[in-house]
Amino acid sequence: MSFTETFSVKAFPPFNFDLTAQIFRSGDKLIRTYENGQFRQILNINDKLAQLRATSTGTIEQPEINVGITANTHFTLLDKQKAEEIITFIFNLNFNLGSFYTEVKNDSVMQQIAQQLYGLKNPTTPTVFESLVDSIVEQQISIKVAHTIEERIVKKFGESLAFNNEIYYAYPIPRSIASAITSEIQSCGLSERKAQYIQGVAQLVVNGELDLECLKREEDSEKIISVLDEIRGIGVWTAELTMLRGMQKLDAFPADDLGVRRVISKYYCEGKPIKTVEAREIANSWGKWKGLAAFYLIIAEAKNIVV
DNA sequence: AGCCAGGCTCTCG
DNA sequence: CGAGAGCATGGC
Repeated sequence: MSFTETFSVKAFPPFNFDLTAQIFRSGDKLIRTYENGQFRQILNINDKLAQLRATSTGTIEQPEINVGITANTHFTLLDKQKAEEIITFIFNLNFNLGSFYTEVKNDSVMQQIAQQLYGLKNPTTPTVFESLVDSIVEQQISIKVAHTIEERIVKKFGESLAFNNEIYYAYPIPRSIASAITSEIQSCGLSERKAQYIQGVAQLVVNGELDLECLKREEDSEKIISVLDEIRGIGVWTAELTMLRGMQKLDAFPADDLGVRRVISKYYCEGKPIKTVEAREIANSWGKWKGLAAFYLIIAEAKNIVV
């Protein structure tokens, strides 16, 4: 027996749903995907495991998303509200891209890229925990390797939901990683160190010593970095990436990031290697949207956009 | 076949 | 203190 609810959500224009959801195209279909115009993911909605589906029913200037949620139990009004909150967060629907476009209009490179990627919003993980763990996984190793490892972690520790003869997985909750045997985490392909870092973070969350969802509401980005940086296994790079992908802190700018430095070099320095300081100097002109600008550059490169 | 990849900690000197 | 080794794995 399954229960389904549908509702529609509006977004602050401009918003290009298709362009934004395409980011998820290459993912593992059993975890999260975007195909044939539909975004799908298993989510924890008020402790109920549910599949969420989203399709666009509007336009870029009048965006509207149709959302369907399905679970084995009945949904309450609160569940529907929570689902709406989550989908709004995942696609940063309430954000006004116009303020970013205005800020960078004097930067001809960024302005052209923004024009080509008009309506692209930055996807965000439903929980901060998810982006923090992923960021630790991604330390030092290549993105492709990291993604493989991340998928293994989800399938090993995430709750599953059978649906249409397939088993789908939600991102693991902190408790299931906190209570695991460390070597089980490591066996996903991590170093012993990283397995310890990840488990350590999960234990801090479970013990109530680290409230990531509360930290998300902190206004001062430097404060967030310093709190996260205290934790074993987390440096400035990991903190900034987490803030950008899990907290919608669009001013967080991971200048140490190899990929970020590469795209800045490509679009601003004719491909010659640049240092962290030089990356920061260029990023200064993007004001409080440094991180979002970096995201635009990375997507531009992936789409072979030439300016 | 190596070598390197969206870092961080720990250990030396 | 600052520099340097060590880490796991997959892709090139």
